[in-house]
Amino acid sequence: MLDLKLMQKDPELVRAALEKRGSPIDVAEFTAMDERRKALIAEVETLKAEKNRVGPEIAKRKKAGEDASDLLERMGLVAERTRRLDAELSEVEAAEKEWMMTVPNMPHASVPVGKSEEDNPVVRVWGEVPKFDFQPREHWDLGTALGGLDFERAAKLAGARFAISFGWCARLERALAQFMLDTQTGLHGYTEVIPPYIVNRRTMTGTGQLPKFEEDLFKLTDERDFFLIPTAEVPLTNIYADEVLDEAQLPVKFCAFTPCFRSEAGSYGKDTKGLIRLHQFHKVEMVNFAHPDRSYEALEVMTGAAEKVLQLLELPYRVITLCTGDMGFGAAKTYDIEVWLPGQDKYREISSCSNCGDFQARRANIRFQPAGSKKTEYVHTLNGSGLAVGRCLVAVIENCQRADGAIVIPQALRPYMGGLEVVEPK
RNA sequence: GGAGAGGUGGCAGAGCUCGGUUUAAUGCGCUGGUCUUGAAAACCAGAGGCGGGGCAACCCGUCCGGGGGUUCGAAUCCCUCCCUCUCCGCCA
Repeated sequence: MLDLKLMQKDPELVRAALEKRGSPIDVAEFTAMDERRKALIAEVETLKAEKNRVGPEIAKRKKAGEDASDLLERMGLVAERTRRLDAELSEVEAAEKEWMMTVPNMPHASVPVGKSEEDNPVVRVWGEVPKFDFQPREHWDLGTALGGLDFERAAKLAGARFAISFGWCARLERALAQFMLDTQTGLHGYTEVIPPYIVNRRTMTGTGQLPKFEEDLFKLTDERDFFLIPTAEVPLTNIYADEVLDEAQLPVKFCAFTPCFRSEAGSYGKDTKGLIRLHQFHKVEMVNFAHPDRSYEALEVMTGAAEKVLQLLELPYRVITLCTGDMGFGAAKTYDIEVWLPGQDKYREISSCSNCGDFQARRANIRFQPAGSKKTEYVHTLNGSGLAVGRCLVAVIENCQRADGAIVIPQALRPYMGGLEVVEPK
């Protein structure tokens, strides 16, 4: 959520910032609501102040056995009017809050202005794109041929956009997950967390999935307001909801390996084959709670932590900055890491690292107390994939394939694979 | 799933029976001060969040788990939801 004060003080600045990301807002609509709210508050509070003054007088008279019917009659009218105005005030407040909650974050000044993914500049490229003396195959083809992947039976069990892994492939996915967790906890100082995979509405609202994107989520309709997490960013970021951290605690760095569930409504026809876009996938997620002065620095470091995994696996990739028009709802700045996929002959997203500034912290009410200060401030929250496990599995299969259809396990993963070096065709 | 108890300010904990000098007692902790070589102790004073108004010192409203209701007036009465604890049952 944006700062209400800023919205009141300089709505034009907010409007201009959001225009850059293609999210127009109606300033007049907001101003009308805000002014109506203030007018109602002024009137309601005048009435309540009178109530508070007269109340003790009624009590005093009753105690003394005196008649108070004149005051009672008058206060009856005041109460009636207060009820009506209070009801209207609640409506206006709810509408204004809802309005604020559906406004996306403002892009940071350093974010390049652009309309779509076409306009995302490449920041750096790492590794050599491998040259094959044969036609490289796609992962669903290779994986299925080696008996590791089965999409048909997955469709029987659950439907489209699901997969089953068997044997070496299941183990490889587990190895990747463990390798990523070990890297983030061992090399980069992250604390490993196992959070709930099901969360409530409040939590989904804190990170920005709700109220605007409910159709992207899986909801447990028979239960209370329960949702399956679309990313561990949601439970990890909300861990400190409604809490005040000590300045000395910052930065707090959590990572978690979790399943992620996405309805993929609206992505019909996109990536219908393979592991790229599933309803259920695994991801290692990193979340930082950072001091506002150091959050953009932290974003660079976090992106580097995600890159490190690909470097150790020797998978070529590039980093791009999302332009203003391509950023997610809560982000102020985002780097995407795209890994090279020979089967598809292109780079595909494998990680997204964002600084959300105080946008989520304000929604979830996550603050810190600067040393020696009585006041609290909102922390800055960052999140990034470190990495998407399923897509990394795709990258390993496609980049490490041999002409005979075998897959050569990357050196770094072999200890996690019981020493296995090559997955041989039968 | 069954039965019972409870959610009050940073923490502990009264108030709820009988709604109105409670602007939520008291203790601890916290901040400033006095005293002291320093610290402790003692004593004095102060202190919250959110919102509205004012140039300002300030003033007002609101907050006793969330929401709703009764009433001139609710921490207190009623309804509802959530959470915690104890006992029983079941269970990886």
